[in-house]
Amino acid sequence: MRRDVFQAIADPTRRQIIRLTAHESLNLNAVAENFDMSRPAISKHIRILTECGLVIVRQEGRERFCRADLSTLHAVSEFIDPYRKFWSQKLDSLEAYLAKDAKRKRKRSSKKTNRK
Amino acid sequence: MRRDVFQAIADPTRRQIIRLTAHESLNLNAVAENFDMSRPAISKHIRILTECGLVIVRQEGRERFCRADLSTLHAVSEFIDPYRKFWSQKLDSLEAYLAKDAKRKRKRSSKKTNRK
DNA sequence: TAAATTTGTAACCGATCGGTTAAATAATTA
DNA sequence: TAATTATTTAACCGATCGGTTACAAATTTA
Repeated sequence: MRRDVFQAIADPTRRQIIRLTAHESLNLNAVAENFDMSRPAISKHIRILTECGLVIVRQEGRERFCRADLSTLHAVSEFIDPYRKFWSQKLDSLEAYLAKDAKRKRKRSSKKTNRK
Repeated sequence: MRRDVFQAIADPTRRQIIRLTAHESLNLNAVAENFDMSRPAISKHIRILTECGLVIVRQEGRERFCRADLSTLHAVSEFIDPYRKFWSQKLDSLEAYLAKDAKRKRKRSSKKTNRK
């Protein structure tokens, strides 16, 4: 079953799972708590997300921790980037974001960050 | 029928239609020439694209000219932009693109462009 | 070992998807 | 007016989607 990142992000539940696991690993139950649907339904969504590389699962005992692999979104970026100029206001805000981000990057370059 | 831009771009044919009509208006036949499928199939895709605002149709006699409204993609941009830093190489190339685009914009600011 | 916890799998359901062919509609051309 | 052209609509099709419930499997805890 060929999975595609565009198809994966077409579903709002899956987009929310990506947001939830973007900055921390959550097991399936923790993900499911955020939705009004059964655990098997969430399990299926996570399977689709892993099949296209948008989420990575790490097994730990009987639990499975999910974490978004956001670099996979670059395929979407490649599609929309050539058209950025068509929403220039957003473009400006992105430029501002990039500038801020570059600044932050320089600031942190000496300190070492600890992430689990 | 609630149409959503994420669902609209999930299909590769529709993404191609967006690319084709990004910089020129094409009537349905001209769009269909690019695909190995029937005109009614293309007509349905265009309908989905127009329903979520990704394509605008201008009737001219018996022909209908399609043109992408790329600003609608900002919704997708809002979803992925917070994660840009996770594919930094691409981020760098975007920065380069933005710089080049800004330069080009300045260059053209005096000449007037004619577009139909 | 027995019970509880976490998760996946199987079978099912109705709705939607992406395509088809055939026919209808509307505008243009001969 | 008749024929041609551009397109949409209708009806249909099999496949996939997004959910459910029931059950199985594996790990941890009592």
